[in-house]
Amino acid sequence: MKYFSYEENLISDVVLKRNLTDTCYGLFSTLANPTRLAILEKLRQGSMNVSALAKILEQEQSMISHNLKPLEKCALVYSERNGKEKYYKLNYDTMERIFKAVEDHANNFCPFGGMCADSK
Amino acid sequence: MKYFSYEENLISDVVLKRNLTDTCYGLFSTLANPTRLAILEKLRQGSMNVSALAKILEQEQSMISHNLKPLEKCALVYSERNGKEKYYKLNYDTMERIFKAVEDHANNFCPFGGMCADSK
DNA sequence: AATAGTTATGAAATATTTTTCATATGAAGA
DNA sequence: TCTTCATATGAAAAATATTTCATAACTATT
Repeated sequence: MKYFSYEENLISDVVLKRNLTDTCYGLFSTLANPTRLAILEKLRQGSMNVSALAKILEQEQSMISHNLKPLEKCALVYSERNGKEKYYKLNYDTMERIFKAVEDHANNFCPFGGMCADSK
Repeated sequence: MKYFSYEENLISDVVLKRNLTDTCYGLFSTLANPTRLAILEKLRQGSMNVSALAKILEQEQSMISHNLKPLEKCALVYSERNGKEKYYKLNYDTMERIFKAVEDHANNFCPFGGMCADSK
């Protein structure tokens, strides 16, 4: 993506308006991972610390940490430290909206068994 | 994912209720690609055939075809043949809703320049 | 400050996805 | 049916992403 400088006297609307494709790509590539989705789905039930997530999802702690990072960077989860532990909580505003949209889409368009998984 | 048979007399709700993580994974991995997002963004303006998309997005025709496939399988686009040409059109119901959710999220949470792109 | 518990990080090994190119398939007109 | 234009497909090569393991960093307690 190219940004223009002031000197060019050409403030394109790239600068003013966020580019949809780029914005979406960041979010969706973060969401396109089973571990991260499982984390998000788990956090719907309430906030949880890293090792609890690791245990419940039966994954290595480092795997959970690695995957929490992009989720937090995209602000799909927030974190809060409590002593040694760090609790992660879901960004409900965004995620419930997205989950609902996907759920509705699946109900309308994706037959059971033949869902758009393994689609590429 | 495991499905139970009738014989087991154990119709788990896996059978009745769609699994959120799996459903999302199919959709999001389809969406997590710059070419496919560009196609979707283009199709917001109206339906278009493959070679027109290829030209406008400056990509090989085979690349466009390859990428349209998962989009159609996920029902994010529909297709309609017109003679030799095949027109693809956006599933507005789903995509506008998702785009809006992402856009709002980005406006609320993602500072310009420091978006969640390259987040992993 | 030494220890124990919790989380984060780096980097190599694996695995998955994307891209490209050659070619096949399909549709329509001469 | 032969040719041309449009789209689809397969498979190898290239690019990216995930997983794993070792270990570092941080926090609280003794």
